[in-house]
Amino acid sequence: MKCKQSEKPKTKQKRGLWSPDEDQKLRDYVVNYGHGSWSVVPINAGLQRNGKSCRLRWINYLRPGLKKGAFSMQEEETILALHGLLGNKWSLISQHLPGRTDNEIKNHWHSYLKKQVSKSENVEAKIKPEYTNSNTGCTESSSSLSYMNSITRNTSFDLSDFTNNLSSVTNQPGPHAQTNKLPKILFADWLSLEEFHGHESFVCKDGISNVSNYQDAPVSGMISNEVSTASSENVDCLSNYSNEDLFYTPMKFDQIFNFSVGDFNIEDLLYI
DNA sequence: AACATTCGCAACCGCCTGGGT
DNA sequence: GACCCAGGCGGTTGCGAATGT
Repeated sequence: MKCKQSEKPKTKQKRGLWSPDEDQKLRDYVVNYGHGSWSVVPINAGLQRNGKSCRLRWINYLRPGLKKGAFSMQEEETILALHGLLGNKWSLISQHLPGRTDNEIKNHWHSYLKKQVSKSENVEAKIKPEYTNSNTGCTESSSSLSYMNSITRNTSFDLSDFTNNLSSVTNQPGPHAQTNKLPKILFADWLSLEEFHGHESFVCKDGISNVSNYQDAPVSGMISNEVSTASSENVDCLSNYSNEDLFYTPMKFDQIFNFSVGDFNIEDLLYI
């Protein structure tokens, strides 16, 4: 299907809320011709908008498959956990929430989830003094770990269910299962493999030093080493962790979400 | 009822990045 | 390498609705 061609707009561009008529024009055009170059979409679709505005409207509102309505508890848990690890990487986070846009997630964070986190941190601060990472000097309340802890407190996750499942796999009780300390684990679907490529600073406990080999590693797999030296912004958020803190597991996030084991150590994961 | 404040959401702005020339 | 342009992203703003006083 061939897109119509046209020249640059000469009329003043409209701003503000989109009318149903404008939505219809944009939808019709993109469905029939695809967007191709967004800069020509408004011209060819007969809209007095700029390309960026059209793109945003399509992505955030008109695109098929968008989920409308309130966020489910599971979605909120996912956002909180991913935000704890990735920071304000809304587009990355949205990749793990089908049908949700980065803008929607960002809005929900600023209007609701951020407050939930700070509330739980206040409660935490009253219960115990802050933990300071000896390697980074960062306090726990400013790290992703605190977010993960807050998630655990705020959900209905049943620790005994998890440890029972663990036991069924291992034929032995989960280690230190009755305490409530989170291990620091990267789940397979939290960070894309691409984000690790080229970061040879990541090494495995069993000596596999090439990140690209991580899929072949045992579950105990990857222990981060010198994470703070990684150049990618996407892993900067990990710099709060020391070498001994961070583990990678190819398990899927929702398989053991909120997994909580006291006195966690790497061997504990070997048989999961 | 009137006004003020807060909330939720859509949209805009400015910056960054990557591709093309 | 420098420049331009489009796309993508995160931060911020604006505004109507909801809620509080």
